Amino acid sequence: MRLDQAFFRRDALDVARDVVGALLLRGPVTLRITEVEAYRANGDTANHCRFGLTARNAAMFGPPGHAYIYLCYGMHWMLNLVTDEAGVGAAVLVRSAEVVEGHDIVLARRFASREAPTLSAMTRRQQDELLAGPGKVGQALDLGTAMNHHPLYRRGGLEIHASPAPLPPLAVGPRVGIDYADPEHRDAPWRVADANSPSVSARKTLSPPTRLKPLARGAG
DNA sequence: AACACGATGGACT
DNA sequence: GTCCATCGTGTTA
Repeated sequence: MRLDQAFFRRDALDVARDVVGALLLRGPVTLRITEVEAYRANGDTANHCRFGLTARNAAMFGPPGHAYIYLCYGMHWMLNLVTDEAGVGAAVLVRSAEVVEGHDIVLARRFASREAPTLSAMTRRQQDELLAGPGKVGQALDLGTAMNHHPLYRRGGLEIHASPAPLPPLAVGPRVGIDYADPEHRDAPWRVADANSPSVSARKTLSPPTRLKPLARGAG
């Protein structure tokens, strides 16, 4: 079942907590999201929108439920899920995932221009780390500028579907690679991961499974 | 027109 | 742990 636009028309942190376990689909590839980060409105000094609207971050100021995709370090394409109302610059960065469908294509993309192993030839650790990191997720989904602004809640192209399983226990921690932010935002636990997934980046700075905060999820 | 800098990942000591 | 590839973007001139 596709997530609808209303799902994304909320604070980025709430969306982040609810989107772990959701599925990303593009063609033959299906991924399960295992780790995300919230880049929030109201003065988050790590947010790409902290200096206002620019050509790069325009998608973040657009309608919720669309993709914001940008190039990082000149070579890695990052997928974000736009949140909040249009006009508010906020989004959730997809940092890690597990392959559900399309292992062979994902392996070919991940090992393009390198020696491509088969899944069974990889160690457990290599399998766990296959899509542990935002650049790896972008590679697996063959992201580029073509998918920037793409609506994820409609059929076609890149889609996002609700988790088919009960939502997992979560671990939280500070966001990665934002040392430039003010300490208040640099240290905020706005990174959220499936506490039971082996496919998570920078595990050392994640908490144990947390029961804090009754999250916005039914009668949980 | 020139420049500094990444919401990273892979190779290597 | 260290090093660095690589390029669009935002800033400055």
